[in-house]
Amino acid sequence: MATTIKDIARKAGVSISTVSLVLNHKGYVADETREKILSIIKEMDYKPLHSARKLATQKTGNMGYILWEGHFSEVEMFYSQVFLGMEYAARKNDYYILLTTVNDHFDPRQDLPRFLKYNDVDGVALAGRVPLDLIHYLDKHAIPFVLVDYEVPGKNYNTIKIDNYNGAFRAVEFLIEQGRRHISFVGGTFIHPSIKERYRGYKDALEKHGLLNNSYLEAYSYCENVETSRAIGEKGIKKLLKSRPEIDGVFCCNDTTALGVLSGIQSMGKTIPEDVAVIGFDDIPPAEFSSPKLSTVSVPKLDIGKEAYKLLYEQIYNPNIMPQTRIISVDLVIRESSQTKNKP
Amino acid sequence: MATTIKDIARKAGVSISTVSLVLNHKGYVADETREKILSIIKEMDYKPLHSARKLATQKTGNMGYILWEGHFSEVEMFYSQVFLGMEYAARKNDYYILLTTVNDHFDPRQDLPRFLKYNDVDGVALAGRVPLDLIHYLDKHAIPFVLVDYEVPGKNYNTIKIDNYNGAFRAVEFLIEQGRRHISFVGGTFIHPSIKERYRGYKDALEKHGLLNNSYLEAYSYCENVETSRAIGEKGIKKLLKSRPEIDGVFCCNDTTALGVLSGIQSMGKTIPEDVAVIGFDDIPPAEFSSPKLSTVSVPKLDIGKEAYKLLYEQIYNPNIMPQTRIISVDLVIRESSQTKNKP
DNA sequence: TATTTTAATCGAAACGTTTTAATTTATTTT
DNA sequence: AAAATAAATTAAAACGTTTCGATTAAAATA
Repeated sequence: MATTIKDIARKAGVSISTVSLVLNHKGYVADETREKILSIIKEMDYKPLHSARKLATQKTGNMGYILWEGHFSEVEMFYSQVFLGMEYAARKNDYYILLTTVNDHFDPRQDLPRFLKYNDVDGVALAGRVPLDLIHYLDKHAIPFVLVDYEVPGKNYNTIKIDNYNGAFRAVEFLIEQGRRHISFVGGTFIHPSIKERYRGYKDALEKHGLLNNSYLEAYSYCENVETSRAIGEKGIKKLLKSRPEIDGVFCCNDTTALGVLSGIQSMGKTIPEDVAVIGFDDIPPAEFSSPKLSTVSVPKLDIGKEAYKLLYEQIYNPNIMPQTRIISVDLVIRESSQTKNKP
Repeated sequence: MATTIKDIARKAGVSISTVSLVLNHKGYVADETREKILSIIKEMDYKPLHSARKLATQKTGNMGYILWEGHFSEVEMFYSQVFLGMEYAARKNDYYILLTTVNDHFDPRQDLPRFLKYNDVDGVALAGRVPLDLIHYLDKHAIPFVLVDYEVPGKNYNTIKIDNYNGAFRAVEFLIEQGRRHISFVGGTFIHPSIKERYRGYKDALEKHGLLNNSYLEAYSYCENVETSRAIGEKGIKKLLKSRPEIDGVFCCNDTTALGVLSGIQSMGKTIPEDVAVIGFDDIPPAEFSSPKLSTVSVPKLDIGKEAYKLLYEQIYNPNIMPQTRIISVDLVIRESSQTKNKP
C-alpha cells in the first residue's frame, strides 16, 4: 500500500518517533537527521494518513460552514465567496471546510448538521442569519464558533463584521457631494443587523448634510419585511418614484436589491445616472455586468472568509481566549450608475 | 471524554467486537443482545469516532466535488445546487462532500486539490467543464470519479448527463406550436458539450417543422466564444434584432443568457411575450423572479447531485464495474415569457 | 448418541499516527 | 575528572475502531 511513517523510519535508520518529530516541528532533532528524513519523505512521496493523525491528536481537522439554505441556493452568491475565502485560508493548516445548509424550521434535536452530531468538526463558521437555536446549541456545548456578518443583540460572540455603517455613510455622502438632494433608501427586512446598520449610515449621512427633516425617512424609504431580492428593489423604487418623482438618488441595502432598482427606474422611463443615481452594497459579480454598471460599496468577501478562518482557528487552539469582534472595512467603487448629476 | 465503544461494551456486558458487529450490521448476534446494545447506545448517546473508524476501514468517508472557480463564484448557481443535491444524498451513508475549485491554469503537480494530494477522498465528482489534465490524473491514479454535465469526446467515463437535446427540441417545438416563425438562438461558447447539444436540438426542431433554410442559422443565431453571461445575452439579441426585426422567438442556451436577452429585448422597446417569446434552459432561481417570469427548460439540479452521489458510491465500492452514463430528463416549464402569440 | 453445522460471542491484532517518559549521547560547568 | 545540564533519540502506550480467527454453545444431521 501507500508508504507509511514506518517505511520512512526504516529507510532513514531512525525510529518513527524521530520522523514524527520532524513532521510536526517539535522537540530536538539534529539538523543532519532532519535533512535526511526530509529528503527521504520527498523521495518516497510520503503523506501522513490524516485519519491516523486525527485519531492520535483528537482533532478532526475539519471546520463546518453553515448557512441558511436560501442564501446558498437562491439569489445570494455573497456567502459562497466567503466560503471560498475560508477554503483558501484553510489550505495553510490542512483544514477542510465542510459546507452545509440549515433551513428556517430548525430543531436542534432533529436538524443538527451531521458534522455536529458526530463531532466531526473542531469548530464552525456561521454565515449570515442562522437560527438562534443553533447558536445556543454551539454555545451550550462549548463548540468554538464564529459569526460571519451577523450578530446576536446583547451577546458577545466571536464575530466578523462588515463595516456597514461607514460604507453606507460614505456612499450616501458621495451622492450628496455629486449634487443629489432627494436620496431614497430601498431595502428588505431589518432582521438582518447588517441592513439595519446600513440604514443607520444612510440616515446619519443625510442628517450631517442637513437633508433630514421630519417626514423625510417616511417619504423616501421603502423597506419590506422579507428577504431582499430583485423583485423587492423593482417594486420599491416604482412605488417611491410614483409618489416622489423628484427622487434623484437611491442607496440600496444591497446589490441584489439595487439590480431590481435599476430595472424599476428604467421601466418608468427615467435614465440612470442622469435622472437618478444608484448605489448598492456588497459588490456581487453581476454588479459589474448590469447596465449601467452598478456603483456599489465593495465588500472583500474572500478576506472575510480568511478572517473567519483565522479567528476560528485561534479559538480552537486557545479555547479560553475572550470572544472577539473583527471589523472588515469596505470600499466605495464608482462605476456608471452614480455619475455626477451636474458637471460644474 | 466522550463515550466510546468500550463504555458501551462494558455496560452491556459484552465484548467490543459484539458492539461493533451490531453497529455495522454484520455477522451473527442474538436479537436480545442487539436490542440491549442498541438501547444502551441510545441511552449513552454514543457516536462512533469517525477518525478511528476510518483508520480501521481504510476509507476516508469523504468525496470531493470539484468545479471551475468561475462556475462557483461568478454567475452560475447551477452547480451549487448540484452540490447541495450530493450533500443531501451523502447524508444517508455518512459521507462528507469536500468542495473545492480549480482554475484554468491547472497543473497536476501544483494545483491538485489537497484532498487528492493527501488521499483524503474515496472518489470525486467533477462538475461542469474542468481541466482535462485533472481528469487524466484521476484516470491514471485509478481514483473513482464521475463527470457531471460534461463529457470527454471519445472517452467512456462515468457520467451524469442532462437530456439537453430533447429539452431544447421540445422548447423550440413549443415556440413553433405557439405560432412563432422566426426563432433565434443566443448562446455562448460551444466548448461545453451541453450547449452544443442544445443548439442541435434547436436546429432539429426547426428542421422538423420546415423552418430551416440555407441561411437561417447564420442569420438567426448569435454565439460568442466566451462563457455565457447576461451581458452576452443582451448584446446578442440586440444585434440580432437590429438586422432581423421579424424575430418573434428566442431560444437561449441557458437562463443566465436568457435574462440578458430579456433586458435586451425590452431596451429595444419590444414587449415580451407579445412581440418576442423567450425560453431559457436550466431553471435557475432568478428565472422565477424576472419580469416577465422566464419560461425555461427545468433541470432537476438536486436530482443530478443525488445521482452523481449514487453513481460515485457504486464506483467506490465496486471498482471493477463498467463506466456508466445516466441521463437526467428535463421538463419544459411555461411561465410568462412565452405566452401564445395569436390566440385563435 | 456421536458428529457435524450453525449461531453467538470474544480475544487479539491491525490500522498509522502522536506523545510521554525514559534512555543515551554530547556538552558544559564545577 | 566528576557532576550537572542539554541535546538527540527511542520504546512503548495511547487514540477508538474493525475484522480475522478462535472458541463456545446450541441446533441439526447422521
